[in-house]
Amino acid sequence: MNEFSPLLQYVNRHIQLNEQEEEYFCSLLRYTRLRKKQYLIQPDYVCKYKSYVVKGCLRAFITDDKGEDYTLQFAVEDWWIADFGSFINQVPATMIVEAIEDSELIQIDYNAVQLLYSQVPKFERFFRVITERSYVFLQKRIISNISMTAEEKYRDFITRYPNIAARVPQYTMASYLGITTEFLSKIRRRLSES
Amino acid sequence: MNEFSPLLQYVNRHIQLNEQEEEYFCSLLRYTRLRKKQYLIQPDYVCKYKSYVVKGCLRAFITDDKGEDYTLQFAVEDWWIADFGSFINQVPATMIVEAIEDSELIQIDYNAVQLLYSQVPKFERFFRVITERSYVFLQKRIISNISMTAEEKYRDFITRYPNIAARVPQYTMASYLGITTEFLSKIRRRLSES
DNA sequence: CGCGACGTTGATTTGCCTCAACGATTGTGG
DNA sequence: CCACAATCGTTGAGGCAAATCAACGTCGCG
Repeated sequence: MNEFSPLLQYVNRHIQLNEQEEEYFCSLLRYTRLRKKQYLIQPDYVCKYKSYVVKGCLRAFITDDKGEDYTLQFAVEDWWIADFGSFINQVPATMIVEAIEDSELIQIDYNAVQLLYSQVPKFERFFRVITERSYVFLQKRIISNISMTAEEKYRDFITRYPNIAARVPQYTMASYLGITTEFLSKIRRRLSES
Repeated sequence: MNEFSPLLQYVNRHIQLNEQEEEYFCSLLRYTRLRKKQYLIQPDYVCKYKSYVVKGCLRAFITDDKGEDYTLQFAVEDWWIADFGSFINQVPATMIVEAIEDSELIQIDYNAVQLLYSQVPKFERFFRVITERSYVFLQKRIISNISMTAEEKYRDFITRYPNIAARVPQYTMASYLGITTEFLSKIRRRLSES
């Protein structure tokens, strides 16, 4: 029982680790705290860590030349977050990952993950399975992006992720859905009036 | 040297197989031909196979109640295609996968993949790496979905995938970009006039 | 207390869709 | 091998969903 136990439980839902493997795994982890509005990842820095959220809420987004931002992902308890493109190729990040609330994370760095793969190959399976799910998740998001109206996307989001919808600022939700905050506000009024 | 060698080469770019492993792998594969317009996957049937494209061109799409279709993916030589959500959970498919050209595929079924994971764990790594890349690919697509105008998405698509753009019917490209075929046609005119 | 971040509201504009009609191209059966 | 139908792409008129712009309320925090 230690500070890494939330992640150990999560891992054990997918693969079985013996005590020795658990210890080894834990030796590769680190615990990080982040205050609201702090950045976990910034553009041009290589994303060194995959982070598992123990507590709190974060978002990954990019900004364009006009200063608009587009959020790619929210992460709350029991989710992973990273600039995945930057992480897997160890190239400079393009995303910002920012804490929406004070948050606590368990992190594993790139080299540790490679070590883990060679020392405890079960982790190949673990991350394969997780990534496969995330892939399917993104496919669904693409479908809603191209097939739904703004109102439908919003309704879909709040019914699918009520806990996230309740915790994040409205403008981040708008930037996740790909609409303006003004329009989201109008949608919300329309829905509350009916 | 056999009909599976294109896939073996592809696999060998990621992991090293000895002769015995190659043989075992090949014993799990099958070669399939598909004529233009034929379906590889249909809704309500479980997607049994992952298919590697040796030759040809296919698309995965869904249709909504209004008969609109939304294409999720194109696949040409050296790509994989499946209804991934259906495949990994072995639940009924929601997608249609259709041959755009006469095509040749190398397929591996779900049970074979599970066997492969247990007999040759290197394949865990292989599919992990591939899936990670696909994930990053989808993330980029989401960004263009929510950040670009139709014209920008179109230009982006034809510069990134000129070979695909040249091979697929316009209406499939429109349904990939999330716009109507009429509007795509107008964009094309606009671009050719300037 | 006052400023900045966040959300709301209304007026106006625009990107894209809808609908309808019409070429062009393909392919298929007689 | 032609004829005709189906499939695919184009064009234009009109309409709507969502963006833009601008102004204002409100809340939380330094």
